[in-house]
Amino acid sequence: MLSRDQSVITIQRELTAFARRARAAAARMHPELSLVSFTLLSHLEDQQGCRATDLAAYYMLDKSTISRQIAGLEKLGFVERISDPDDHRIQVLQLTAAGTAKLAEAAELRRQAFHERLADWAPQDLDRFAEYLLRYNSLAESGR
Amino acid sequence: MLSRDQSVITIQRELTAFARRARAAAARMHPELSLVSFTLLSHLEDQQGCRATDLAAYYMLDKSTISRQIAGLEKLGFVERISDPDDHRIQVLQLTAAGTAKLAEAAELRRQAFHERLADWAPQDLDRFAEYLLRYNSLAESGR
DNA sequence: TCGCGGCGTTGTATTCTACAACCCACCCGT
DNA sequence: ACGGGTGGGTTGTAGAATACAACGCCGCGA
Repeated sequence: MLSRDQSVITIQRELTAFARRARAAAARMHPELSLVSFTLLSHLEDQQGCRATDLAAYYMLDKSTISRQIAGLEKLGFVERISDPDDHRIQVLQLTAAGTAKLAEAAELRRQAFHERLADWAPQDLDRFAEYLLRYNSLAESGR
Repeated sequence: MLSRDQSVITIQRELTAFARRARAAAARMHPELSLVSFTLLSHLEDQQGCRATDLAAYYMLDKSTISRQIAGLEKLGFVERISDPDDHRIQVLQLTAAGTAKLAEAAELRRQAFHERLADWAPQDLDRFAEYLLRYNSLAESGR
């Protein structure tokens, strides 16, 4: 077994390598939906709609970046803005039917790619890997 | 236990979420060394030097992107080019002493952050997590 | 009512990246 | 040995992503 330190270094290195590739991989898989756009749409689907500020905080992006990304997604017809009747400052962002469909399409492509890469993994290993990632990310969210 | 499909979906989602944050996280941790620069320097250290083309292939970046990144790192004094005497087309890229030091500094910051996040993991889990990531990435490299 | 704070947009500059065109050096077949 | 082909690298150009700052708008509390 690796030492604790060795394990941490490996985890750091391999996660970083993955991150470095993710952008280009997403671009090749579904050129219409960048990695950022994809994650924003996913978040909207998970959360059943949210504000731009929430997206900015969650993904550590500037609000201006989100504003422009959302503007692009709106122009594509994937997102719609719903003004909060109680507070006119707030716009709730929601997926349109087209956005939902597009997201499903991209997600399916990604899912297939992952399935292929993980084809020869034992079910138990997949399960544990998923569990570890969940655990890691949940820590990353709450902290820092 | 999760179904095979559920596990894959979770792995895809969590890896993607990590990737989306990695860039900004790196920028906050060590503003001088972007995520790309950091990974390039790391690769040079691991490989004890390599060609620009190798970096481009490994990280799925265009050779022009690598060329400019390396130019920047060279201007900063972190990388040097060594012409291959046998084949004049080839430049072997190597870390300088300053590059090694800078990389160590950034790596230490990252290592600390990861250690904190993984502080309460059992050694066995760390070991397995590291192993899974290695396995996943090695597949990603060879294929596609 | 006035001012402060939260939400979002717009102006501006920088950086990253891809694609294409190009140069130079090696290689191989004739 | 020469001429095309190939591989490695750089440069021109354009587009996208992003940050920071300034602003407008609205609501809320003193």
